[in-house]
Amino acid sequence: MSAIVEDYVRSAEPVGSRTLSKHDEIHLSAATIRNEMSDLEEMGYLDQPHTSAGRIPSQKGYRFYVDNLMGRVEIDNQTLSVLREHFQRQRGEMERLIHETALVLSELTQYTSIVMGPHVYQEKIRQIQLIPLRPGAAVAILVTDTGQVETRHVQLSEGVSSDDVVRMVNLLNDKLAGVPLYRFRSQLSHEIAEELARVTERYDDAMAFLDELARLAEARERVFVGGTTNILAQPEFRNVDKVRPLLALLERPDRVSQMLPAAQTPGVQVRIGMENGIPTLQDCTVVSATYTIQGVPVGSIGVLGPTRMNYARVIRILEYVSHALSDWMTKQASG
Amino acid sequence: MSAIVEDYVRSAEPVGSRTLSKHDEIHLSAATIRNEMSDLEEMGYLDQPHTSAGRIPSQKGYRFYVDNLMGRVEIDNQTLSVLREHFQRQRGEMERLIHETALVLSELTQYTSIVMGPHVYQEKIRQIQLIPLRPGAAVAILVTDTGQVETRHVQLSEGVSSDDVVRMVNLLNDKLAGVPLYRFRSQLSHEIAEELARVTERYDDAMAFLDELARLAEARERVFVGGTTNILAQPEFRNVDKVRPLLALLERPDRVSQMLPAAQTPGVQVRIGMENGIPTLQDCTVVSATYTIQGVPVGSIGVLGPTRMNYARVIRILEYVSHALSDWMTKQASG
DNA sequence: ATTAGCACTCTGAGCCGCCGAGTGCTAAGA
DNA sequence: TCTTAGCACTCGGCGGCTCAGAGTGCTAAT
Repeated sequence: MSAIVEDYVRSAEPVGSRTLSKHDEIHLSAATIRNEMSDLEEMGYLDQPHTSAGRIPSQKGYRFYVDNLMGRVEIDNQTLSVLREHFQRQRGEMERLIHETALVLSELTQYTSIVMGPHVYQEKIRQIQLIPLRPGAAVAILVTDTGQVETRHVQLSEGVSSDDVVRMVNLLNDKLAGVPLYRFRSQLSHEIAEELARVTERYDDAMAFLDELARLAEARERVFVGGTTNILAQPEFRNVDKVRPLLALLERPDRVSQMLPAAQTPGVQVRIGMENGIPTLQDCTVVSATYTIQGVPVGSIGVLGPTRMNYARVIRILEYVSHALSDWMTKQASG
Repeated sequence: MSAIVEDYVRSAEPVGSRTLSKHDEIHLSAATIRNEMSDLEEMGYLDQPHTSAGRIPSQKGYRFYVDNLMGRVEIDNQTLSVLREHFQRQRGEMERLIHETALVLSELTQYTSIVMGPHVYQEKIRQIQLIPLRPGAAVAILVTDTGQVETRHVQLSEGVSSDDVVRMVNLLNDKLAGVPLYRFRSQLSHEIAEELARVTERYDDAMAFLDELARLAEARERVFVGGTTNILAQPEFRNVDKVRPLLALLERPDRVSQMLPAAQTPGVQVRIGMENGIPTLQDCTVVSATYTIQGVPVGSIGVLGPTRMNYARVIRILEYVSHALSDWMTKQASG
């Protein structure tokens, strides 16, 4: 029975009893298999597109396969060398690594890849800059200790003197350097606000500015999607009406970020069909993993493909990538 | 005759003589029209999918229509109000404006929009920052007078003292503030290099750093694509095999930037089919325009649709958007 | 120059019937 | 009790067929 399900997943097309009985590993006759299949269908592991067609695994079937049957595979050498080369080539910018990792991932799996983060909550403030553009407008820049840069335009009221600005920024840097971003807000209101009032008489302006800065610290999630067009190669999406909603979804970063589970859960996650909680993804599976910096999860990577996907391989590759990413970033963060 | 071509473009499906003769504006019989059409086909303005089908305009036909027949339309009120609202809502960040403009454009036209730039060559340096991360690594930040921020990680050799860095950055800011980015490189080599040598004994390091900075100034073209999935709604792209190469093209920013003509040419450009010089776009038209800051062209916007597109409307909208963008940015730049 | 008429062409939709893969059931064998 | 062979049945897909409709080109008349 386990062999049967596994074979379904491998061949990935409606499979009939006869075809199956010809397989090497199976020494049962077609009739026996028919009985088994009939049982499995009754239990909900298989679906039948129509009476005289073979069976295909149901969502429940895939789930059972992933949880109980699927063996562990090794990454083939070619894939491995691509991955190694990718991570060795990178240096310096996280943003770029993230982006290119998405591309490599989609290339290797021939599915669509999604990469999120790293979100910066855990990172520490290295420096805050406020660069005046013209009266009343300035650019606020925040640099974290791993070299992420966040930018935001801020409005200042016109009367603020440049001395005030310098004092304010100096104070902020004194007080906030080394503070992790997730503490930014609380740190602000408790200690700094009062001192600020002492430094500048324009208290309201200062607070408005701090508010902007805080929003900067809660920077948007970065989302990259790679290999969108790969799904078009999948037979289940040869129909334009089927793919369109899916592609439309992938165009919207806010929706894409919902596809990956919260970055807390460790290990590789597999969400099959409806498990994703997004109707459009009912025929898709999202395999995802998180990556960490010094053990703290900061982002996730995922692969989006049809429910009929090569689970073992994708899962293995994601394990690899999430480890490699974590290593790389941890090394980066600790110099 | 002109009426005939115009009608083709409007109805946008293989058109037969009978259908055409029923149109209000045309008081000729089907037979007459057949003769005319036969002539037009001979001259290359029309194509015939097969003998007993109607005709469709050829690339040459569209070209003739755009150049000679097409009248000027006004933007309908609803569209106009969407556009007005869009440009009024925006404030502050160019990057964001550009991005959202792409979305609005694709929404309004129901085609795919492409927005490039603004490239920063014309902008002037407001400030340069070098923020050390750890020994040997730092983040270089360059802010222009319009508030664009460019970031780049740079390697420094470990022995550089922070004093050296401060001196160097100060010198650079003294010398380079107000210099337009396109003069960055020349300015560097002539005046500054020597002085730098006086300020720090680590001449080589300084030069390496400057090199990185210069690359920063030649920042990548920013490209946004909006409404990719809109093309899937077009009947000519209902076939997955037809769209795939197109979508694949749109996934690659380097290729997308080739789709828009160099930012020099003023006014609205129309490139029909093969005129794009990209085989994949042979059934597509790209309508594009540039936008300017204080009269200097700095980027372009475009709409990508099937050759059978609503030329008059798209052209008119692009005119509007390019003006509105230019105004917005010019206002932004001059405070 | 325009038009009506006519014979001709081609596509696409609908229908038919067949083939093959697959099924369920039953009865016999291990 | 599990397995297997045999058999009748079902159903989707494919090729072939016909037919209607839209469109054409040509000719002769206005």
